[in-house]
This record gives sequence, structure tokens and C-alpha cells, in this order.
Amino acid sequence: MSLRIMEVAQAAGVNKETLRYYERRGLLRAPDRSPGGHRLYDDRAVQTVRVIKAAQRLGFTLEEIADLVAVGRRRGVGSGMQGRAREKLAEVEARIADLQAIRGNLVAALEAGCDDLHVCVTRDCCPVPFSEISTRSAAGPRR
Amino acid sequence: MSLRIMEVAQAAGVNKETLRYYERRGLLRAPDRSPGGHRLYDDRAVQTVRVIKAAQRLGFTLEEIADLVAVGRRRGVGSGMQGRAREKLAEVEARIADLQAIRGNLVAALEAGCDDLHVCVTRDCCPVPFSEISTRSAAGPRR
DNA sequence: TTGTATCCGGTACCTAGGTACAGGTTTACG
DNA sequence: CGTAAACCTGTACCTAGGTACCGGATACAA
Repeated sequence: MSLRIMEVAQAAGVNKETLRYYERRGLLRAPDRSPGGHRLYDDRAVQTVRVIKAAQRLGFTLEEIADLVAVGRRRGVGSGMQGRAREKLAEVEARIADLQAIRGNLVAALEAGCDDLHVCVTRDCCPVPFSEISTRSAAGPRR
Repeated sequence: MSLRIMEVAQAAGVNKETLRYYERRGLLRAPDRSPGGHRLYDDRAVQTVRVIKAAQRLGFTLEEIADLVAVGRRRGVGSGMQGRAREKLAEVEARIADLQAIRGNLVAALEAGCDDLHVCVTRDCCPVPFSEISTRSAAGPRR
């Protein structure tokens, strides 16, 4: 039994373009084709997509997932999943710490009744450490 | 005393292109110009940039900050900063909760010794709720 | 056979927050 | 006055993760 791209997409809850995109990115193996060139997936493909989406929710990027999938194809224990999960755990914990710092500043700003960015920064009423914050890591985008 | 674009950029710890970009985005007021067209900032500009960067670290997007700055120019209490901060606090808390769920799954996967994405999803050994996760909010990008 | 739904490959576009040229002025210094 | 550094505008490019559209081919139902 083979599945068309739209069937796989619907079953996995993604856009069909996303499947083509994953194939380009090396996340999905290229499926068989019909005589006319249409993709014919086996039903394991749906599960693979679900696994990819689950891994994204664990905080992995598509590039990392492509690595994991490639390693998984070489089979067996010791694929590196453990090590990568450990690294990812550290990242996630760092993000949580960042957000909690942000949360703390927001709560402080609310409690102090700050109501204007410029007033806050020029008066001393404001508990949000604008100058400290702004010199801490002054440039570069945050994720 | 007026400052050149590079002086402002260095003082605020950003790229000079970033200042032009903020001007385009409506975050910085267009400064005076020299007879030849060079930007001449007053020294309050440095502080404005620092405030923008601080607000970014509080979790606001540039668009939201542009709003806040515009509102701030209309002056006074009741600018909406409080309300917006409250909304932002709710968002930040939701993101923390998401990340803590992710963290929980990673810890569980590590403790159970999962070492392969496909094996985990097909066997019952794995505590990571792949199917539940993958049906929860199946499509759309995560931030 | 005709209609229409689906598919193909390739490419362009989207958000967010910038960064990097290119090619042409202006300013500052000696 | 000459020259080097800084500046100008405008546009293209970057990452991540897709989404949308194009012209043309294919598949399936009536």
C-alpha cells in the first residue's frame, strides 16, 4: 500500500510542501516514484514525520534532527542520541534561566508601577536595571 | 554637542547599520543633519538605544517597542506600558512552562536510556510521549 | 474524452533582526 | 588644497523553517 504526498501530509498534520522541504533537507528519504514521477510513500513515512515534529518539540533544530536521523540509519545503540540530549538539556535549562530573569524584571516593573520607558530609565524609581542590562551583552541577536 | 553615527553606535554597543535600521523601523527619531547630510545625534540618542536594547531583553519585539516609544512620545502616565508588560509577562510565563515540559521529556529520555529516535517511537520502552506530543499541536512553527 | 484534482520541479517569498556591500559624497586633518 | 576616513542611499544577503506560486504533466472519476 502506498500513500500520496497529500495523504502523508494530512496524516502527519503538515503541509505537503513541508514534506518536499524535509526531503531536500535530508530529513526524509526520497520515496519511490510512480511511472509518472509522483512520490509513493510507505506508511512508515507518516511516523517519521511525527518523530521529526516530536524532536522539534524537544528543542532540536532541523539540522540536528537530520543528523540524528542519519545516525539512526546506521543503527544501533551509541548513536549519540544520549549525548545530544544531554547537550540539549543544558541549552533548554539556560533558556529557562534567561526567561526567568526576564520574568523577574517584568514583575519588578509592574510592582513599581513603571509606565513609561524613558521615564523609567531617567528616574530612579525603576527597579529594572536598564543600564546594567544594556551593558551586559550589548550586541547581537537573542534567540 | 552633536554625535556622529559611529560615536552613538559605539557608545550604545551596536552596529551603525542598526541605528539606520531602527530609524527606518520608527524606533529612533530621524536626527538633525549636517549641511552635507550626515546624521547629527544629540546624546539622548545613546540612551534611547540602550532603552530599546533593554526592552528587547524584557522580551519585547521591535514592533512592540516601536509602539511603546510612540506612545511614550505622547507622554504621561497611562501610556499602556503597564498593560503591555502584563501581557508580556503572561507570554513569558507560558514559554517557561513549555520549556519546562520539554526539559521534563529530555530528562525522562535520558533516564530511560533512549538512544534512537525510531526505536523510541516504535517500542514501548520510551517515556517520551511521542504520539501525544505529535498530535498536540501538529503544525506551525515554534518560536 | 473531458474535467478537475493532484502532482512535478524550480524559484520566489515570508518573518525578525539585523549585516554587508557598492558607488558616490562630505568632512576632518595636515 | 589634497587625501583619507567617515558618511550617505539603496539594495542584497543572512538564518530557520517553512509557504506560495508557476507552467506543465499526470491520475482518476464519470
